[in-house]
Amino acid sequence: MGQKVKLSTIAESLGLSTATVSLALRDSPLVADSTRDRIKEQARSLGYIYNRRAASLRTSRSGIIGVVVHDIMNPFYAEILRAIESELDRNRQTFILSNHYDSVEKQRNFIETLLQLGGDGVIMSPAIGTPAADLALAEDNGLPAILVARSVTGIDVPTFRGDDAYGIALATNHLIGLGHRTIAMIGGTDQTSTGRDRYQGYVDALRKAQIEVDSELRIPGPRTKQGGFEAAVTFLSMRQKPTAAVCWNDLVAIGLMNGIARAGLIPGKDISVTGYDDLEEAAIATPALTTVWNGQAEVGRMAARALLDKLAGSHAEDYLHLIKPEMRIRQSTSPHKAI
Amino acid sequence: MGQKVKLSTIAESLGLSTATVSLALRDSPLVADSTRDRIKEQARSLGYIYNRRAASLRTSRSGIIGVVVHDIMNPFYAEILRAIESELDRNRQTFILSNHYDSVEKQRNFIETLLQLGGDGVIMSPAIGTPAADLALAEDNGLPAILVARSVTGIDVPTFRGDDAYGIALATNHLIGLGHRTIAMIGGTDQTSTGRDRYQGYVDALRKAQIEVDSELRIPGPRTKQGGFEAAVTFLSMRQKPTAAVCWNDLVAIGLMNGIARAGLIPGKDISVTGYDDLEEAAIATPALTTVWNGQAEVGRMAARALLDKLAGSHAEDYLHLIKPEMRIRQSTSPHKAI
DNA sequence: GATTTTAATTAAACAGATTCAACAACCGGA
DNA sequence: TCCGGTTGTTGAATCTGTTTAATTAAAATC
Repeated sequence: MGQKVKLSTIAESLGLSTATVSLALRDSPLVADSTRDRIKEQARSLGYIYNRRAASLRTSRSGIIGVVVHDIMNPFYAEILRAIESELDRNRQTFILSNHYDSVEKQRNFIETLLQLGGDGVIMSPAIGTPAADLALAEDNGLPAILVARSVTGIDVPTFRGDDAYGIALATNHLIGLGHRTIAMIGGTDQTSTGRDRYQGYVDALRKAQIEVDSELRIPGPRTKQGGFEAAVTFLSMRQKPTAAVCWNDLVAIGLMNGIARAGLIPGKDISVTGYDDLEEAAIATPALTTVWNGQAEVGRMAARALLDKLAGSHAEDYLHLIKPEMRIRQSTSPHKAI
Repeated sequence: MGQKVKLSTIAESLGLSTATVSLALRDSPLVADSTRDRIKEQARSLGYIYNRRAASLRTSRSGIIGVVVHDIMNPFYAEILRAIESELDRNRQTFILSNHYDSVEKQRNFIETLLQLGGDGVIMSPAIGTPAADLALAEDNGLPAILVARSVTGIDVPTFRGDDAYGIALATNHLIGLGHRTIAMIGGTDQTSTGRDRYQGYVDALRKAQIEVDSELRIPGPRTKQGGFEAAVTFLSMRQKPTAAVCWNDLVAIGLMNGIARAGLIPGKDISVTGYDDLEEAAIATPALTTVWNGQAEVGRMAARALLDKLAGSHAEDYLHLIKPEMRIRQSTSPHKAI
């Protein structure tokens, strides 16, 4: 592989200066058309590779954007990522992706790496317990941050997420409307703002319908299929015999339905189940899952857009952007069977 | 945010040269212990951020490794990625992730970006139709490549994947052993080496059992749940009435089972279904899916290891590494019911 | 006390692009 | 012929660390 081809290689081979070559390759109007064409042709034939780190050292713009979420394997985040990806791609930004698995330390490492690489910005779904200081670290060093799906208190950073309390209330009301009175809430934690909002939405909806809230009906747990699957045992052995379940998300709901089916009951008929997020998978689950659309694609798209705008110099004054969830009614819920 | 803190800021504040500071921060034995401690302390208190692009400009080692697969949302790749991530993480490498969605062009763009950023290496599951030249582009410019899950002909690049023909034969033989004679093969394409290998494995197993191969029993299609779900219609309306299906992967199998259930039949009893990959999800599907373990975690781990070793200077002579698949028998397959 | 070793520090070149003030060449007009 | 105005090109500084040969200071040896 001979010597590395750089600007000066091209410049020398054509008897020009590196300044001209640099300008020509970036389509500067300062360079004569004929010169530009010759330079570009030469660059191609020499197999020139643009050295971005040299350039960004000078310009302090790297074209790199960091994205960090709890777990990219989780379809909920994956759908957000997909939207972010397509928006960033359109704008020729490279993105560096990472999971933090809710480790604040791993997340901080990621931010530091990004700072070292001279990232232009970061989009994150913050780890549980993220201190405002970690976001300040980024912002203070010229790395603007945008949050998705979760909030952090103590610092004003643009945040895009669904209106959780409202969304869970939609699901709960739907079940109440079908005649259910003993409704469990499955999965998730109460340690995040999301968790508290969702529980609150559930509680408020029950109260409004004059149904007593029984904390035993709350079964926290992992937000995964496995979590829902395992929760089925607890769920089915409760004294109060719930006839319906509001699940933290679609994964938990699908897992729970599998668990219910494994126990010989028919989900959607014997037990009504609602999900949350409206993943692609919800529509093809058996039975098709009644769930709440949570606008992942919207969230991702808007977050990416917001970051790009910020980098372009625009200055938004609003911080919290709540997407209004919508009900998607399918076959996993049905009217309460009078006994 | 005041002025940016750089090596010279620290150097001046302590009355030292940047050379000393640079050496001290990297724990060079050339610097006196007491000096090193003072420098590190000062760096911390000034909030110094190491500028990797400046450094890598000089050292031509960026600590960046690229990973590109068909689709990170697909659990099969996600499981490989998880393993790659943990291996690279342990070795403090940053990785840049991308989907190529089987677009050779998108994949080439990714390689170019990585070259521009001075990436140290790339792990890829090549897009369908990847020309050897694209891999040569990487290798020739000092970007060693490692392939996972798929092969590319015409160039010798270390490749880690499962033994597809063998694995599908396992599944097919399992069904034959249960008495099935009319066995369909659902999903996937014949345009990849993987596709051809898998079809071959299926055909060979049938031939060995003296079962006639009927090409109408081959239903190619998307390698997704949706794909399997939609294939159910075709599958159930076939003239030959297959009693079992070998699916391209677990996703297709789960989709197919959902489709079968939707049509009122019981997957695992009326129709036997095998998956492929043994995703985490396979065990909790309803019915639990009989499938073929394909060693995603192994593949990912080994690939990352191979790249790290290569970067460390070791020289392996073997290129193709095939992982031997294993059968995982669960409830989605049962003996053929004599009519 | 003079000389040799060893240890600690540094000056300066370097990596590869960007940028801007300065300069050259050429134009038409006076 | 001289001049102001364009258009095109370039020299040199700059961005921030790394590295090596050279220098200085201190310690060891005779």
